[in-house]
Amino acid sequence: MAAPPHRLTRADLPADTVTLARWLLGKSLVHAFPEGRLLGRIVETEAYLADGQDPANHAFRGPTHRNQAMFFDRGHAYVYQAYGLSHLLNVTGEAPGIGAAVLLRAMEPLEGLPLMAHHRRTDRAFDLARGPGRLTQAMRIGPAHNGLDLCSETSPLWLGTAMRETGEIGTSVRIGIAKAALRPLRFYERGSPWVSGPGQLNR
DNA sequence: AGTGCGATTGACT
DNA sequence: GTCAATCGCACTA
Repeated sequence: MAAPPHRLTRADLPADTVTLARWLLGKSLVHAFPEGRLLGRIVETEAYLADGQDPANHAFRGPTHRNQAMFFDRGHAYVYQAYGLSHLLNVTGEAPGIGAAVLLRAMEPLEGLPLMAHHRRTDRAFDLARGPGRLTQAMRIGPAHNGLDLCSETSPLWLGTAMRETGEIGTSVRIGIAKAALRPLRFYERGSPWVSGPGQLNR
């Protein structure tokens, strides 16, 4: 049933950030180690756009030291630290020099659950990767991955094909932001018990 | 050099 | 449901 995922190439990725954010739902995120691998199914994303109307985008005011990876070609990792504690993983979504990305907010854990539970210090499956900071903690993703090309053939961290069909996609406002708060740029698999966010936003 | 503020989480009532 | 921790960054001066 569950077809093993294979690596997505840059050519596979839609060249538009909103399209990418929706398209990534159901796809696999894989982190390979000598001892084995961690794998999950992406169920929730948010888009941060370079259309000049999105002040919530870290790249809104142009390149800085922190956001330089956002300006890489699509399919690169942008990792940054939020609130002094959580590391958040984004996938860049535009051509070089543009500055837009998709935040990965939640994942359905599929392989390596005992190791994820160890990283997260909890055995509760629903708490492993529900939330952007929890997702990176479970997957052992950190600042060292900032700027990594997720589409390179040798990257230990990579995006993979879907292991099963993706359900209906829901749309809502993004979570936890004050600027451009009304833009409908959050996407999730409807009915998935693995998504974060208040229930009201998950219908 | 100082300051205000988060793309969050976990603990607690 | 509420709320504080925590610190790097961007902005002001």
